[in-house]
Amino acid sequence: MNSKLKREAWVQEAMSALAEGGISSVKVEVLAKKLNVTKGSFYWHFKNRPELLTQILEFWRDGRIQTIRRQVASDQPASAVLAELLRLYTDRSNPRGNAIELAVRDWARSDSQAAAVVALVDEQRLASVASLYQQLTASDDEAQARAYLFYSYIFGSSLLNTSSAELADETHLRKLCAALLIR
Amino acid sequence: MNSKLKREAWVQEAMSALAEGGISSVKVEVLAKKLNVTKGSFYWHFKNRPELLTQILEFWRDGRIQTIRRQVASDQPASAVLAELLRLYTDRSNPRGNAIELAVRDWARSDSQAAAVVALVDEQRLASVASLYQQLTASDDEAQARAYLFYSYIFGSSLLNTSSAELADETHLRKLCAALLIR
DNA sequence: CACCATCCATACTCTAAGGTATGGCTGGCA
DNA sequence: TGCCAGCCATACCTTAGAGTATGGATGGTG
Repeated sequence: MNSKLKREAWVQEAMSALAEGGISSVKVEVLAKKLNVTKGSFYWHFKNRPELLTQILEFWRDGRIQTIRRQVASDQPASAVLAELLRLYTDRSNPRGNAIELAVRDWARSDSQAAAVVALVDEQRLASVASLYQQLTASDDEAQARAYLFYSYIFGSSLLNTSSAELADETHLRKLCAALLIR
Repeated sequence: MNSKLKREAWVQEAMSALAEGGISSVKVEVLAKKLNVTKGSFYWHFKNRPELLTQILEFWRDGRIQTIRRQVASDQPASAVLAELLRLYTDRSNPRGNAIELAVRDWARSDSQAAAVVALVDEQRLASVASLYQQLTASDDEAQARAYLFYSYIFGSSLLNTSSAELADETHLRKLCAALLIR
């Protein structure tokens, strides 16, 4: 049995806990119970809890950056890629990824290590989206601004999704927003 | 000495803790130290910690609703009110209020009581902003959508502010975004 | 077969924090 | 003046969770 796999299992379980209750609910004893092992296992694979947290950040960062690369590599026209991005992030199809995103950002508000990772990912995503908008607009300035607006909308929108009911026809609303953003 | 005032002091200190470290860092022993008293005081004013948390939510809700009423009551033209709203929320002039807003929203992700309050406030804010946009657009649908975009941008933008450096000319960027949003 | 590295369980310590029980101080009022 | 209500301190109990020390199982290799 590969040792890397077990470590990975701890990280995976930690990601789930992070998604559900934020970083403060990533507790080694709780994770151990879910994995049907004891703390003894954890402290063999990890030095301590901070090491797990660092691992979480690295895992998340790498995943985000890979996703960005994949999207940039698309040969579709810019407007189609942007539309796909919107669908990917604002649809409710990926609640787990969404929750993790928000949890990490909240974590970053009180942890410099997390803040650094978030800043890095944000930079890359903004740059990536801006380069797409440059194919749709004349000035670089406007491309930057629209990228910023686009990116802000994505996370603002997921922040509003906390509420259950919301407005009547939400998908319709999102379509209109997409039309406003991609022009 | 009025008893209400002391209770209020606990709530105020709790709001500060909330702003700095989220709801999980609102701890009665920690608050007690900051107020230079002991837990004995707390458990005289409050039944338990949940009662304080409820108080926090009510305090926040009332403050937000009052702010909305004040803004709606303005006799300025819609575009001016919207611009003022943007300035109010996306400027870095109010980091505490900003932090509290994000902390409450994060709290709402794992607490139904908080979620209900956030949903209520969101409804009111969205409706308020939508009514402003109705003075700028033809269709009600578009007003709704632009309100949603506007409101999402505000919180998405504050979510991006976690990073320290960010892009070079941020105020310039925000002005461009404002121009895109208010048309 | 014997042995060692890998992996985990058990049993403990320590601290932070919520909550309770009770006693003490102090100011205003009969 | 005496007394009571309001307000808080002190001392305690309890639990969750991080971290440590150590022993036991198991499987692959010389």
